[in-house]
Amino acid sequence: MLFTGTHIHKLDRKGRVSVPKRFRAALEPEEFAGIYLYQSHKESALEGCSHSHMERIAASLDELDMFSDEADDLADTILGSSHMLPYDGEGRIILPAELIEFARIEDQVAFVGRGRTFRLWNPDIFKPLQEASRTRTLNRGATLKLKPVSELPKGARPGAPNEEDAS
Amino acid sequence: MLFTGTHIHKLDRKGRVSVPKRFRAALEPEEFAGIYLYQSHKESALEGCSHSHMERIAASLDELDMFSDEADDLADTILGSSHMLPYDGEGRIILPAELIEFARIEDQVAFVGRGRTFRLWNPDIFKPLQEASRTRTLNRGATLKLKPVSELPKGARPGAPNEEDAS
DNA sequence: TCAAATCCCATTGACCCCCATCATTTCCCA
DNA sequence: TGGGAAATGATGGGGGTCAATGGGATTTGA
Repeated sequence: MLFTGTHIHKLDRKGRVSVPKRFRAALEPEEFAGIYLYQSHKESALEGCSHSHMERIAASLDELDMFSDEADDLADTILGSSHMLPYDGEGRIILPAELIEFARIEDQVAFVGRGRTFRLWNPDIFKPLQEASRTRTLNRGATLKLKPVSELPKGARPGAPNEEDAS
Repeated sequence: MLFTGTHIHKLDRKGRVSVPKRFRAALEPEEFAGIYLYQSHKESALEGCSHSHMERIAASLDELDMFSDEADDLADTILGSSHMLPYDGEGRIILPAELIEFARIEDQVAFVGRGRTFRLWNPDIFKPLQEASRTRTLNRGATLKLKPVSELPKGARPGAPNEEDAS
């Protein structure tokens, strides 16, 4: 269950777009056949996730003091503004006009994997940003400290056939 | 069982409003075909929930000292002022005049999902507040610490590990 | 007996199902 | 290893269905 790679698909004139097969496969065992989308806080993009991830967010909010301002704000921003989008028979979703407008999407949509979640962009906006973050990363010489295998959840360990980044 | 998204429906001149299909579906397995509403203690909104959630509130009140002022107040505000509203044949409820007035609802009602519960608003009042929530969340750099999957309630977990990926 | 709540039916427009086509990729076999 | 065939994913579009809404008729309860 990992979203990887960038996939560009077409938004048709009915407002539909195919969810990449790879992403659908990653979501396969979900009870709800579809995805959730909500507006990104920082970017002109849409955040996407699975039903169980949304359940996780809700459960985590339950942990915060039920009456705290912070929980309120997060509930309004994430749960209140999210869209539950079921697939049609061909694995497409309908992008609500509100989200199309927010992400300034025109006739193409880029699905960008981010591990447990993914993002939707107007490809023309995403591309330069991606280049920029790439060079920043290189200049910084950033390194990622990997978690020991022993701390990984079962099923995510090497040995079992692992998907490869479709870069 | 998750309430998500914002759904704006019309209040007709008989005081009826359709409960969003998605919300009704989330409540499906409930014994009582309808919803509970009570006045929010912080906002000019109505809090909504299922029968079983109301049971949960009652149970939580039991835990508080039975004669404490706090328990008294909560019992009055929540249990005492809650309305049990059954659906009509088309999945609508009748919004009691008292609640319409409290939430300053006019001809439209926004159903806003908050995970285990939801809220009803006058859309014109809610919208700017939601915007404010967004910017606060952004400025605060709020991050939500996600609960480990292992602590999630049953049925909220991601599907069994995927042995094969459509390579 | 009147008012309010519930039932019932009609309308409409958005959404979803279905199928047809096109473009790739994969597979198979020479 | 190359070429062709088959499978699969992406795209386009028509039309039926159902959720949301409006309003009349009937029942209920004070």
